[in-house]
Amino acid sequence: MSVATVSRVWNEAAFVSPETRQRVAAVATRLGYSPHGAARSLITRTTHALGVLLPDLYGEFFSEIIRGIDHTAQAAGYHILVSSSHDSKDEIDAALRSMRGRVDGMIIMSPDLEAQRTLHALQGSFPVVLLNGGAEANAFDSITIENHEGARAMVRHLLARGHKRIAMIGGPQRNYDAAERLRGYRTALMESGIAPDESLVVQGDFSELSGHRAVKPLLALERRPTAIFAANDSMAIGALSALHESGMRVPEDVAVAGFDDIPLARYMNPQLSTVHVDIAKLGERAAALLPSSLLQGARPRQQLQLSTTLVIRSSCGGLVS
Amino acid sequence: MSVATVSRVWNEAAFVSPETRQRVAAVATRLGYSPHGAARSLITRTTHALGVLLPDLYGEFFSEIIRGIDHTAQAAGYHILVSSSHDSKDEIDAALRSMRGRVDGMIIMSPDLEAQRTLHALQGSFPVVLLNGGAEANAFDSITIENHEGARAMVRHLLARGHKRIAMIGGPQRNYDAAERLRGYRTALMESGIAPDESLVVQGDFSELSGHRAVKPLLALERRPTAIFAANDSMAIGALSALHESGMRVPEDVAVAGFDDIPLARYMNPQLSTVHVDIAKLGERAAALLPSSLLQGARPRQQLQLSTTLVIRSSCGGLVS
DNA sequence: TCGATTACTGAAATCGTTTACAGCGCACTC
DNA sequence: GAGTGCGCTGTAAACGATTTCAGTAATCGA
Repeated sequence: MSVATVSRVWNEAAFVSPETRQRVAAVATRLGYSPHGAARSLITRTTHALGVLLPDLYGEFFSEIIRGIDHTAQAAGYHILVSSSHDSKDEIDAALRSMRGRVDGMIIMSPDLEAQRTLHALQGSFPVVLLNGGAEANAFDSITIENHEGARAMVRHLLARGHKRIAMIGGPQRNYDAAERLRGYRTALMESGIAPDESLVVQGDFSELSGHRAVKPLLALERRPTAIFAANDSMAIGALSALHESGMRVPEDVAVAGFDDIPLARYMNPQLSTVHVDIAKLGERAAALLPSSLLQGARPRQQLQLSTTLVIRSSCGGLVS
Repeated sequence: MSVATVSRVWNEAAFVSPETRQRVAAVATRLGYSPHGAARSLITRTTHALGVLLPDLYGEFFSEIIRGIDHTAQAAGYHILVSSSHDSKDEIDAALRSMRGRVDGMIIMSPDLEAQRTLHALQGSFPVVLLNGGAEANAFDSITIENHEGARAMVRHLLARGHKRIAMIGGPQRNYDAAERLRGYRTALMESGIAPDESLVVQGDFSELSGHRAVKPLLALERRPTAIFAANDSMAIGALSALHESGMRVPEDVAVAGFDDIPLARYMNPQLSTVHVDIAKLGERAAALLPSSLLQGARPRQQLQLSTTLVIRSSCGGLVS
């Protein structure tokens, strides 16, 4: 029998007599045959794969993102092709090129503000969803976290608890999310009429280690902060461990809060107060945008914002009474 | 100019005059051209992608595995195609089929002992590396963790600290790693002449929640355990938080130990004692095996064992004095 | 000046599918 | 009994690259 018939059997399409169907299926299992993905992609012009470009893979944040993406992608019959550690323009370029013809669309998380300019060239050539994009976000489908609002809310909560000197451990320079969270912190302070004190802002890089390191200079200050707000949970966790090592009690001596609400935040001791972000959903939404844009073709660009909620646990002293 | 020339330019091969090379490059950038992955794969019979099949994506363990795989894969010029939540035989079958012609080889982690039989059929048809495989491991290249030795060492340490009633929170049923760790626990007890007490063994499923839940029945026992050994860190963390909630002090009232040494173990309070596994290296090694087997063709199968080391922190009371 | 060599470029086959189109037998209708 | 339609199957042209082979122009040696 001919290849055409086999193809028809495999796609369960058109008119194939039950008996040929049988025969083909039998032979296929006997030979362990399964169709060749690349060949199919070539002619059908669809790969059933989604490209995912991430700056890094370390930590629960990215793990959750991938899990979210994979979850909806898999449900829609897509696989995901992962590529990480792309900060610079050239790396992103290379990754994008190497993915052409291998994926139907891409989810790109490139919080580095510099690197975003690269993306500009992409416009329209390819279905793209931007995760946490900055300036370029509105040139594509995009999803961003309510960074500013979330940070503002958390700092307001700390203020409401009576804290006057609130330190911030910021994220990497040139990182969009980090910048927005810092802005939220400043907004809240300004709104309550507190003069900004730049010695209270220490720069980190979103890693636990950097959170750990940030504590020492803060404790060395003449007028110590009574609360520390970290731009993400990993750094908050690092800070917690550093505070513990220096014999400070949390929240009695220093209150601590983070951002993201990674799964482990609630298992810390004391449990970590944080700004909850449904990280997995961030990934899910992103993955959901792609197939829809593939099917519907040109449609208005969607800009989604993922809302945040305050999760007050014991590390900042609990709810305001 | 012809497609052949363009191809030659792109692959930097053969004799192309510098000026044509120039012209082609210029036009390529002007048109934003980049070669079509599927088409290349079809003729070159190589995809520069590695398939990764995981049972789940939740938690730092898998995150680290992926990170390790991606790290060496990327260095070798490979991307990774991820597919998760494959427990049953049929799911694994489907995933394998859908990856044919899309990847050059696969890394499969299928700790479920049942599902392993599916893999048997794969033999030789495809470069495969098994992660934490059980019975089928020696039919493929494989890497396993020294589960038995690691668990045994940790339990011996607890015994050396004077603990007589050591509880174990086990992993999922039918899971290879979990079974081996439980076996190591039993070996250590037997070696020190302690009669096994099955009421001290609670089953979990590797999740934090299950670790949390496992604590209650243990505390309800007439003769409470003085130490709890969890089959992985996530469950140990869950247990820590449950113990804290019930007002138990760690390590004074109950010592706690885990397995895996996920990055956050040392940031817990108290810091979690655990059996260190270089999880990322597990992934790296796996990824390193594949390209080598692709290049060298038939070579003797390799069975690697990843060694473990004891990391004693404060959650079990520190080093034996 | 002519053949041989060299350096480059183009034509065409190939990879393994999908799919439009054509062909073929058979039943049905008038 | 011829024409029509239907149900099924095979032929062949794509898809977009790589690669072999052949062809052409320039250079060189004799």
